[in-house]
Amino acid sequence: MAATTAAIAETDAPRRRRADRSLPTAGRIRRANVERLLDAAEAVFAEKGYGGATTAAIALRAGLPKANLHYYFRTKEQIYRAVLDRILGLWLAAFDPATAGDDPAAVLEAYIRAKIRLSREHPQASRVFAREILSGALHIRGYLVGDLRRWVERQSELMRGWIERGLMDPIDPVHLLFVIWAATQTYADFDAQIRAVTGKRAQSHEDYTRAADTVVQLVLKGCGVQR
Amino acid sequence: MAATTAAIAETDAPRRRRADRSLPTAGRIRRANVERLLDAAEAVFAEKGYGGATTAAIALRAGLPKANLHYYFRTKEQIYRAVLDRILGLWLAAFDPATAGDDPAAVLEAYIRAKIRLSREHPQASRVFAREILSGALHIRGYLVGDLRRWVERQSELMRGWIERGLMDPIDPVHLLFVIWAATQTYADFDAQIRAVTGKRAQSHEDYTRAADTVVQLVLKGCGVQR
DNA sequence: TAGCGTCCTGACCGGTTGGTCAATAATCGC
DNA sequence: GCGATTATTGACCAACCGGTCAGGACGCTA
Repeated sequence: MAATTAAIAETDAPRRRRADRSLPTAGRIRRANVERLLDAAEAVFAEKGYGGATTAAIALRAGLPKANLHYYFRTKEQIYRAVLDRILGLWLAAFDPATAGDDPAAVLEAYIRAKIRLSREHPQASRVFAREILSGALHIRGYLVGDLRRWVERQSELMRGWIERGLMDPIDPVHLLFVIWAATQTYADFDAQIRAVTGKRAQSHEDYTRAADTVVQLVLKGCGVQR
Repeated sequence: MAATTAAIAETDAPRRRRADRSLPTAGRIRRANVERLLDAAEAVFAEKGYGGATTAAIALRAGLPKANLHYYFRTKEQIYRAVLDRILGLWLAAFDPATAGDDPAAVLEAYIRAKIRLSREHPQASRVFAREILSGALHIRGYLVGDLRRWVERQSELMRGWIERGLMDPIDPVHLLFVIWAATQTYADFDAQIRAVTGKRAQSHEDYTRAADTVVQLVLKGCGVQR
């Protein structure tokens, strides 16, 4: 779950009377409020960015007084890290399924569709992640140079194997992954542009399906894997 | 140039003594300082976002006192709009060249390479643009539903013609454009992620060339146009 | 129902922010 | 070189922001 730093709100009691006292059962009220706050924070960070977000706005959106937010998360930075942690958990879960198997088309298609589903189901998470990278990815550098980099290397190895066996055109696997990430996340991150250009008020379920179809078609044929 | 609203700094004297007095020649000092401020603002907005940017930081980066910034741009909002205007001018200029012609491969390849060159030469502009869309694109909605939308419709018409004449696979032209935009801009916007994953300190000229090659290869073969 | 830990929150605070202003200096047209 | 415009800037201000705190409310367990 917690990829870089622990989500402090869940391990740190309000203000521990004694040095270390493990929370007994981490009360249900706490759990519920923390979740409401994280949801609200994700939405506000997605829309306004870290600098533009205010703890007051987050608390308001969560339906709690600002002081209550600061009871669970001591600082704005802390709730931001907790939001990022939750997002990385989501991302990692989506990465795992695609591993070995000698069917490039199936693996690539499944991965692309999973990523687009993520864009549709968690657009705000995607936007917070995008903003974090735009800001230099300081908070998630550990994840990027650790888990993610290893995942990319493994996946690249796999693809190079496919290429050697003639199952796939010679194409730079790393750049292929960058393109797939970009093409799938754009449906969450650049939603406003897509809506403006297409004249739709919102992307429908069919729009996402058509997007996935297009990306799958483009990538599979583009790197010459048989369906 | 000014796509949505006029860059006010260039038409609005310090505090006009009388209602409207057109600036005589818009002095060279003004022009130079405005440009320095826009450069600095673009960098700060790209790195920190609108909410995270401060007029003090922009002025500092431009090497001017904050009060001097507010002499040329009355509000933070105003300098932000001016930065966006400059970016849209850049974007529009890059859009134009690709028009008619019956060689899909040449048109697509030229467009992709032009977009990637833009990512390399103006990464900060790209990031400001990305952040604006993430924030809902409120300031550039006019551009998106106007110029850009018309451009997309024209380009889609062209592609549909190619498809009918069998020069290109049947593929949704609008989604194809979204994918091209995403795949090319990712090299500017997600630079931090790319550097972290590849372990490089900076993307080199060759990296960009390889990126362009990969995207071109993927798109051309992916939608079945002959090179 | 007593007692204790958890939860809640209005009021408050120092620092920062966007923006103003009046006084001064530089530049320009003539 | 002289008046008028344009440019410069330190000092200042009200609003807002993140964060604190004291003290009371609530919810468990025995």
